[in-house]
Amino acid sequence: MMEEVLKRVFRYGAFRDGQRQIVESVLAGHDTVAILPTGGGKSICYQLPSYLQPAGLTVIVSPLLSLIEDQIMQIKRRGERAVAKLTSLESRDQKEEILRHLNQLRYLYLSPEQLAAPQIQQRLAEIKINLFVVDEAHCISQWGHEFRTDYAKLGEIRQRLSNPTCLALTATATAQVEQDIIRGLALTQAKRIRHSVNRPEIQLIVEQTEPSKKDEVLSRRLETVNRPCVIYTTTRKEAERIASIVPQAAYYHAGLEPEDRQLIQQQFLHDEIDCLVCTSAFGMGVDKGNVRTVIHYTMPATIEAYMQEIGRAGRDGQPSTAVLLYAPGDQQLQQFLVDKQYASLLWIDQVTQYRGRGESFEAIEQRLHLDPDDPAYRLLKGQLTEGKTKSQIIEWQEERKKIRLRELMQMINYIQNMFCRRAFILEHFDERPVVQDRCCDNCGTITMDEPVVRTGFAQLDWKNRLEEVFFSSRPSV
DNA sequence: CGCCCCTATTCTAGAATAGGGGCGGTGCCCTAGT
Repeated sequence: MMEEVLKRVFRYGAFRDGQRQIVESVLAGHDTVAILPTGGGKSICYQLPSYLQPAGLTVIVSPLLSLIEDQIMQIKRRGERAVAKLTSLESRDQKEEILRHLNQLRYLYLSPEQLAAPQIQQRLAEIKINLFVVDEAHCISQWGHEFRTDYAKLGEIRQRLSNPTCLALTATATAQVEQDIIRGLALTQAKRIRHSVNRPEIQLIVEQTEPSKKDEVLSRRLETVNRPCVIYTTTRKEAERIASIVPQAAYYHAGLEPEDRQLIQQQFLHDEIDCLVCTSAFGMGVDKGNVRTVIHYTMPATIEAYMQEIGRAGRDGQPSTAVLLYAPGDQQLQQFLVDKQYASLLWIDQVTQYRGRGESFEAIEQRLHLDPDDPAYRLLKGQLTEGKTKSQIIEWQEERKKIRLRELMQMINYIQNMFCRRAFILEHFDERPVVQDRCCDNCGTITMDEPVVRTGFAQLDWKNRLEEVFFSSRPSV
């Protein structure tokens, strides 16, 4: 039965690891949290059950508009037309049209922000929802607390929609993140289906250096690793700078125009660019099999994020390499970025004071010259709106900072750990260590990539290369 | 907090250094003023 649908609708001959188990769990009506490696065919898991159930809607909460577009395109391409989305890109009329015909739809995609709107909840409450899906569910843990707080409301909303069966999907989750997901979605008896987060095809390397030697170390690395290659940096400026000194590289970050972002991502996807220098903005939903190398010029804030980012290598299963460059002090910027997310004690003090006198937020913003778009201020505003007191907010912030600094410390521990790096990561995800070839630099089982033949620019030594860059400003995109 | 860039001050009167200030990630969302 399931196989028949898989073949007829999706044109696949067989299930991949874990897919069948997830579909069965969902069909049996179990709330399910599934950890499936990237490229493991997650969309089948929530798209297939619909064909084996009586009429009803599958609601999919997705973090990025581009991801929603991609998914809908794929669904339409296989001939299914009963699919729609609710995002800021739809006009009022279009939305009304979709909401009027919900019962004729098979799939509805939306952002957590749209789902937070009461009008949309009301309309969804009137129809039968077969399955409530949260794609990239680690966002609940990663973004739900501070950055996109509508992610934290999903549980309450789901319950208001008559508690439909829920499926949360992600590629990586520590016990802590899984707990955040289960709590965030208000799941009581969640069935947990875990595939190992290990990616045996990726060998793990950390290279420690001095801050002033980083460019040199990067350049030497680039001569021995294969492409396509992704280089992660923390700041936009650094992404642009490195793209300007690495031959054949382009940069990608959230400061680019949406059209440029899409263009560059497409070019990278189609092998027209073979080195992409980017911030954490790049990666989610990127389906490219042949990425051979992921280099971190600076470290990410958590091991979780690190796994997500290096996981973009080797999705075709071929040998790949992850290199993390570290110089003492690198963690300072990450530490700053954590702090920056929360309101200062001064702000909290002033804003609560004026609120206590009955002033509107608008008036307070003017008075204190606060930017209403500042994420830290918006977080504070949201918490005050929820009725939290000053001391509750301060206490919560301190707790959150502590958790996040602990995560950052674990990232440092990974870097300074003298034993097997893979074992360290697997332990972090509550998994047993494995023994394998091409493991990590500490195991001493690293293999060099085939030397890549380079011409011209790339063969110059580092000083010459800097001069070259200095005297010929070449656009990097 | 540490960096990078700009300006001001210095004695080497034009290049070197010290000090001040701004900057630093991730994405939804129809804001409000042309």
